[in-house]
Amino acid sequence: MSRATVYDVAREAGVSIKTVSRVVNGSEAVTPQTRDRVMAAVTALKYVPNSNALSLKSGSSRTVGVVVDSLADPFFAAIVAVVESKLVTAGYTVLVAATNRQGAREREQVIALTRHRIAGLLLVPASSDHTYLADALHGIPLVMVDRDGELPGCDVVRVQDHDAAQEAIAGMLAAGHRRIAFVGDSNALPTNRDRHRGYLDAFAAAGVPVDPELERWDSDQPDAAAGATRALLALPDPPTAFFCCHPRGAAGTIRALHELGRTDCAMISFGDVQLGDLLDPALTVIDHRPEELAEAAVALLLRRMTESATGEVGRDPEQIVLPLQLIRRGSGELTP
Amino acid sequence: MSRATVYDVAREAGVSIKTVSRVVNGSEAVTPQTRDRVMAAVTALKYVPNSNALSLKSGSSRTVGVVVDSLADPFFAAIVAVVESKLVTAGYTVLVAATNRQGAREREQVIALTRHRIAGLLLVPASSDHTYLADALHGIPLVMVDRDGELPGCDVVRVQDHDAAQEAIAGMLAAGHRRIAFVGDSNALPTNRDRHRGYLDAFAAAGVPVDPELERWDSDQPDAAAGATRALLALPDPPTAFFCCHPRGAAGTIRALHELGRTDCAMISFGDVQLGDLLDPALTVIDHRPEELAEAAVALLLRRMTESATGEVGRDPEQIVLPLQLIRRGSGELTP
DNA sequence: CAGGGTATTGACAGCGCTGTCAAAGATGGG
DNA sequence: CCCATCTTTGACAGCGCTGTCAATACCCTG
Repeated sequence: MSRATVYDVAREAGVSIKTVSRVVNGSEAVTPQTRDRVMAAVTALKYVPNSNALSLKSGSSRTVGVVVDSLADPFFAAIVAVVESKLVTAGYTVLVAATNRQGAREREQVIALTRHRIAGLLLVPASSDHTYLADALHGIPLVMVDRDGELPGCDVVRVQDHDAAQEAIAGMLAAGHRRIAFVGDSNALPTNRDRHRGYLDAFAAAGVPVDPELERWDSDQPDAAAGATRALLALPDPPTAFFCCHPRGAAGTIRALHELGRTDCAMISFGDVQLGDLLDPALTVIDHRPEELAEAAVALLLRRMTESATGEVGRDPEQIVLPLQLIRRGSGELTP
Repeated sequence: MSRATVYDVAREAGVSIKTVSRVVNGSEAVTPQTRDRVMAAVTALKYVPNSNALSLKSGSSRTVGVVVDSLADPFFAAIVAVVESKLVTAGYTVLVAATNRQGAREREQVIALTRHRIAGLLLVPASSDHTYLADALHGIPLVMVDRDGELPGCDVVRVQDHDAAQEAIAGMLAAGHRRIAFVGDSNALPTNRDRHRGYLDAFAAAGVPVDPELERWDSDQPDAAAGATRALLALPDPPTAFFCCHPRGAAGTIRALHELGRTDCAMISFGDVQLGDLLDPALTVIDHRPEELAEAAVALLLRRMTESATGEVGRDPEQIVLPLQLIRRGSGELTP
């Protein structure tokens, strides 16, 4: 009744368990006849190797952990999808975990993953303190994705947050906007701080003063962003343009503008929004490129895992920074 | 250098490995002093139990596999997010796998998961033949999600595909539409066939003849749906309304209608589309409720896993069918 | 046909953990 | 103060698998 093991297959095929192991793993020399007998037994008994036993032996399993803010968020969902696809091809299974941006949760989730002796970890940092990782991972290869965890010696794959934001804001300033709202997510995240610095630097470069009243850091959810947008528009000297730090916030800003009938307000979202091109005006966005981010991260992680397995001495930590592109669709090009 | 084991902790605390096991698992009686000594050693050595060893012993790991069409699709992403959240709370780790709707891939992925001796499986069926599951799962609890796998004796959590579609079409017929296009996904999926039957039954109930020329089964991607929409509109006697079987197809139909400036066409999407309420006209949808679907599926799976672990005899297979709601936002209520 | 290799196969330990059972220590009634 | 009872702790096997090393079978050369 229980699942077949190497012993069952060995008995069925009239060989030793070691030979079964050899055939199943396919590497070592085995006579064709023996191989056939074993394969027949494998098929007859529906033998499927127990990866737990394998992992126990080898000390690490062919699994990779992926920790993101939220699995439902389209940006992270796109990342997870690419990661799964690439890793399955490479013979790994993917364990997922969500942090909901809670630093404490990140740690719990990572430690839960280490129980499984994952071979590698892709982490979108949620915590500001990653010193626990050295002890928790104990040498397991780690690649930080999208955000810099500010852990010395750590591989990171991220995007040009600062430059893309600066370019977007510079365009709005060039179009004549002077009061551009910054609808920010959480300033605990380095990415958002980078985007904010891009915002500030664009103003500085244009010699336009910044009004701190137009900066909000509370809009990590659509509803909050909608509220922030309404509040900003209710100011005595309201903004004529909106820069949304995150597509989730952008959805709120879009909704608020839509409800108020404000099709005159310029707007740019950091990160694409589904169907944004069909809105009126069509949404100008900075394409966040989750797929490329994920591909680069997986490639780097696979390399690190190979190095780790072969005992090869790891090269210097990599900092891959992908360039971003502004997709001008209308809303960002409106003049005041 | 290597990771600490029970032996290391036992040595450090001056007790036997069994006592370490007892303290770590917290159930059996241990003197407070002993417990403290062991806990101190656990902390000092950063001991984290090896779940592979545990699983090898017990024969099954505290992991659950989730197999969906695509991890990037918002509908499945929402499901996976809820599943992860609930299962982590229950002490499980989640393994994900995508099928991309390829039946052969489903089998491969499921078998890959069984290597890990998962404790349960949530499966969105992609294959039409699930006879392999009996052998592959070998008693592992399984809950089919969203689609009926047509496997006798299997638990299923799905939605009222037929009724919701019929209601939507009935509304359009009542509004005076006589030519309603069916922009279908793949007719290999039972859900889509159910939705199609709902479509047909609504016509039959209204005594309106169906024109097979208005039925498309090739629109599983936005581009294909956009092409199908354009082709339908180019017919001599074009449809005045569109029923999209799937939000991915709906995105294409919306795009095609938008590009042609056809704000006069009625349209209903099966499954919600992000920002659909901000389009012009706002999109009428059948809310597919991925969160409720996932919650029901996880609850059922947890119950089955408990029954399975305690050797309790499983009750009859459950067929949970969630009712759906039509969200009228304008596009579905347009008259011809 | 013997000797020395090569190709193929097998016996066995041990990865980290917990269940079983037994031993040792603590407690208390007679 | 002794023995029965309960509590706490420990020794050991074994979960399924592969690495190590040894044994056997086979082949070729001289």
